[in-house]
Amino acid sequence: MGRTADYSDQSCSIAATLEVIGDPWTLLVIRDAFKGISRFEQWQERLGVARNVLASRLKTLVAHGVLEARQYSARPPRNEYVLTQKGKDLADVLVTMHAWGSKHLYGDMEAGVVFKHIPCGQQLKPRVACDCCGEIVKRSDIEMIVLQDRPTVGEILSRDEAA
Amino acid sequence: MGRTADYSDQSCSIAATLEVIGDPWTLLVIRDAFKGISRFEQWQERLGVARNVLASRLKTLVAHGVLEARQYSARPPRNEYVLTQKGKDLADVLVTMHAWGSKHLYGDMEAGVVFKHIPCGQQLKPRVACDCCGEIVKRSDIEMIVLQDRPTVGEILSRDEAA
DNA sequence: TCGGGCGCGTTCGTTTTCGCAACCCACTTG
DNA sequence: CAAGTGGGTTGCGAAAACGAACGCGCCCGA
Repeated sequence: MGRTADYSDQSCSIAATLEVIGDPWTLLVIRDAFKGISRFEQWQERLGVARNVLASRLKTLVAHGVLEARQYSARPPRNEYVLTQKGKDLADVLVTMHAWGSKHLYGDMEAGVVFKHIPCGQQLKPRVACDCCGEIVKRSDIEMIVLQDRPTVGEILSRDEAA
Repeated sequence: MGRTADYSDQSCSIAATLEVIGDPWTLLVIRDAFKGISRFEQWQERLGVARNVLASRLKTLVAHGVLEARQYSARPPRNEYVLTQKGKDLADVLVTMHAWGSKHLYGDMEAGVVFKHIPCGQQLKPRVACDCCGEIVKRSDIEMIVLQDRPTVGEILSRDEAA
């Protein structure tokens, strides 16, 4: 393609998030990171993704601070990649996406990967709750508000490219 | 390739979900659908996406039952596209992605789009709760389990292409 | 009645990026 | 010292995305 597709003239944290994790394969890389995968070769084998693409994805995830490259061998230089706090916070996104696919695509059948909620021992069916009042959020309780003159995705993301 | 990238040999509802909403622009189309956008021209203008790409995205979203095409003029045939139940259920995904971007990219600054939780009147900070026991889910409470011999993404999605 | 404009796409030629396979480099092991 | 391994980089088509132009049916004003 080209996927020159950048959303950088918008001002929306959904669009910004997509700039970071919206590339093909990226979210699956992160999913496997949650499973404990941390080395190039493991991702490559499990996903079957092209090596150059994988290298590029890991690089941008590190640049955005989702993964941290940790050198475990000095010479030859060998990295492993582990989730940062920022990366671990993507769990919510994975969980809700999993729930949607599970319900609407797999028809509540169990797919090859499931989440378990350890405290209650059941398979996790996530519901979104409001942190402020603690209530479960129904869809009709949500209003989307559009504000004017907020910083664009481009402005936001150019900062951590400076690093 | 051009993104022949298909995850169809995997068995994972996250991968399956990505097959449906993982294309560039698709999630932003859905975001705008939540804002009330329902016509081709409106999406095109707001997103600046190429018209053929937009047409293709709308078509596959309809094919997957996320949007419903509703003809509002017989001649010339004119469609509008509205979210189905399946589509509306993606709200959770949008909300969690929004929260992540808001926290980690915008640094809790307000971006151009925010969600409001109507019952309590506050800006929505979503937390994931377990439907079974009602508790807020902490990251350490989640275990990812890999099962064997489950239907692949390809098998699952080929069904509603038959429609 | 003629022209222009709108709404909704489709077509066409051009870029980008992906997938694949091959290659490379620095060790390690036999 | 040859073969192997982990972690990438390089080069070549092919498939998608891009953008601009075109089509088409209708409506409106002159």
